[in-house]
Amino acid sequence: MRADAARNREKVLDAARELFATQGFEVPLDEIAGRAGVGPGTVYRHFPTKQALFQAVTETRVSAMIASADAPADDPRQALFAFLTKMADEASVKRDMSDAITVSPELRKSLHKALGGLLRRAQEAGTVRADVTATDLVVLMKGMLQSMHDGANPAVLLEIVLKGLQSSRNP
Amino acid sequence: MRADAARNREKVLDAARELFATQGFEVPLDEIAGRAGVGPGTVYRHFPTKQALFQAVTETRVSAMIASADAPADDPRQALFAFLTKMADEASVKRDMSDAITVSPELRKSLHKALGGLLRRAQEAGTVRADVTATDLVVLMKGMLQSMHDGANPAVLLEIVLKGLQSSRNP
DNA sequence: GACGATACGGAACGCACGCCCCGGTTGGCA
DNA sequence: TGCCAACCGGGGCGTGCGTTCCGTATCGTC
Repeated sequence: MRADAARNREKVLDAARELFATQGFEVPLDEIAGRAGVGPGTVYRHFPTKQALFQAVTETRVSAMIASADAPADDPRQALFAFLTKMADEASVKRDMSDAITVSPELRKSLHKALGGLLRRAQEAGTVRADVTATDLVVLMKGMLQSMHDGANPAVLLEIVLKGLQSSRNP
Repeated sequence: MRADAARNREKVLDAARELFATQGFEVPLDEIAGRAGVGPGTVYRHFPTKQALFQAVTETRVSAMIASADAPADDPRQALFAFLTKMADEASVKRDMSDAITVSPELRKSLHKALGGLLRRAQEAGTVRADVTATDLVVLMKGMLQSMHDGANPAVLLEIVLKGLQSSRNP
């Protein structure tokens, strides 16, 4: 790959990281190109589609988050809650976190799987209500993460959800 | 108003009620017109904008819901929870309920006000956590209502939110 | 039954956006 | 330094949708 190509690729990624984070997936691709100081054609030379660019930007962060979910878990409920907290923290600052669930089926599946494991263990321990499914959790989080960009207090929202998830027998 | 005009107005409203309910606000206006058996121009003769049509459809239902919030409230927490349950029930069947909060500033304000009153009374009674604002609640509900159309279990979602809202001192 | 006002339908406009094409330019190797 | 392949920029295409315009049809009155 030529030197200027590599340079432009990085410029595009930088611009995309910033604009996806502040405006979410619906930011026009031309705006990303403009921010990067290149034409739209250049973006498409490096990424076949807008989705692919988005995925390249978010995949790293999501994967890192998910990897941290496999950490040692003496308290399964704490492990699940810590993960949800991490998601919320990320989403309260970067707007693309919530879009990732909607836009990229791969990322959604990864999250579903990771949450499913954490959820199952916590439910087996009896500390999280048993009638919640992984799908419920993914979807609920998506809604909550989106809500954070509408003037709500992220910390309060998270506390509400965490408390609501606890098993009735363990208040 | 001419007889055929009134008839067409009703046909448009009927079609809009059905399609907004099943597909939400993003249903193309041409589809509503087609469903009503009229041209797009006819829709615009009766409603100045797509938003106005949407509001005409949802306003009635939302107002009715809000009116029921002023019912006698011996238990403020129960009053609030009953209202939230009503919202959730409505949204689990009709997709336009959640869009109303986003699309129509008027409806959003009405809801905000109604929820604010219910919330304040419940908080004064000490049965709902004191750090939640009306805005938090509106936004949280919006997210939850939207989540109901993504494969989650509406009843479970609602229970989680209701439990999460309770004051820590009243489990 | 004729006439004017009212309403209708659907073609057309404007706009936004994802995506592609092509003439010109630039980088790296011989 | 010269040449070719790789790359760039941005104008342009196709699409979907909200909205408008206007020739035609219909209603209701005299």
